[in-house]
Amino acid sequence: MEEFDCLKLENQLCFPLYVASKYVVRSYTPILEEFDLTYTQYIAMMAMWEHKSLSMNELGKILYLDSGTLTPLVNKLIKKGYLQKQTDPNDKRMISITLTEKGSSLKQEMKQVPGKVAKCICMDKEEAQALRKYLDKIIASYEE
Amino acid sequence: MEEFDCLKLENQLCFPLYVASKYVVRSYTPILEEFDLTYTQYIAMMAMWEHKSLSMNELGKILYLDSGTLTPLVNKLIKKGYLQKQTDPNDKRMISITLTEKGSSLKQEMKQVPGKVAKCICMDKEEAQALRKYLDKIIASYEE
DNA sequence: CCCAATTAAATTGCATACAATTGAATTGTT
DNA sequence: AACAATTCAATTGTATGCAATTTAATTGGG
Repeated sequence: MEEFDCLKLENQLCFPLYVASKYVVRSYTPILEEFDLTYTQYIAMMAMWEHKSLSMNELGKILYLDSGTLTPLVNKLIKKGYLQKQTDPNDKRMISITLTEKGSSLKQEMKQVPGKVAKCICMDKEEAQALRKYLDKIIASYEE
Repeated sequence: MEEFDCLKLENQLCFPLYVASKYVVRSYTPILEEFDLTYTQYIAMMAMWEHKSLSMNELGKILYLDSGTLTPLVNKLIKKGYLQKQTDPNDKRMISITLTEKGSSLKQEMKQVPGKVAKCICMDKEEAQALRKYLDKIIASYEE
C-alpha cells in the first residue's frame, strides 16, 4: 500500500486555493479591459464606491494590501481621473482619498461586470455560499 | 429595504478567495525562510520531487504558470543548486529539468513544512475536503 | 525537399505583493 | 515643553504573474 506523501502537490489544500484564485482574478482581465482597469484597481474602486472617503490606511485594511502595493495603485487611479488625494488637515500624516465625479459615475457603467464573471464560474448560490463560509473561516483564522 | 448592490466588496465571492489565497501563501513565508525558498519555488520543488524529470512546458502545466514566470523561477532554483537544465537531444527546443542530489535530499528536510502550515488554518479534515471540492470545481470550470 | 505553420522556451513590459526601511507628523509620558 | 515611541504614507528591493513578442527548432503539406 502506498504511504501518504505530505509533500505531494496533490495533497496540498493551499495549491488549489492558489490556482483557483489566480484563475478567477485572471478571468476579470478581458472584462475589465474595456474599462482600462485591473482587478486590483477594480476592488479598490468598489471600496471607494461604498465608503466615499478613506485614508490610505483604511483602504489598505479593507483591501488587505500594504502601503507598498497601495500607494502605486491609488496613484494609477488618480492618473486615470477616478480618485483624488488630499492631506488630512487635522493630521498631516494621513491622506484622505475621495472619488472624483468621473470615478463616482463609473459605478453605473460597471454594473454588468459581476454578472459576466459569475457566468465563468459555474456554481449555484448554495455552493457559492458554502465556499464563502470556508474562505471566511480561513481569513478569520489569520486575523488573530 | 436595502437593494442588493452587486458592486459591493462584501457581495463578491472572488474577493475572499483572493484574500484567503494571499493569506495562506504568505503564511508559508516564515516557515520556508529557513530553507531559503519562496512559496512558488516550494511548489516547483514538490512537482520535481514527484516527477523527477520534466520539460519547462510540463512543469508549467502542473504549476499553472507560463514561461514568463517559470523561466526565472527555475533559474533561481538552479542557482540555489536544487535543479539542473539540459537541452533534450531529441528535440532541441525542449529543456529537460531534473533534480540535483541536493534538490532530491531537500525533500527529507522539508517533511514538517505542511504540518506547520496546517496548524495556522484551523480546519478539520472534512471541512478541508469540502473546500477542496469547490476549489477543484472552479479550476475545472476554467479548463474548457 | 521546401517552406509555412506550429511549438518550446526566453524575453519584454507592466502590474501587483510584500518585507523592510525611511521620513514626517503626532502622541504619550514625564 | 521635551523627547522617545508610535503612526502614517512613501520608498526600496525582490519575487511573482501574465500578456505579448521573439527566437530557435520541428513538423507537415505540397
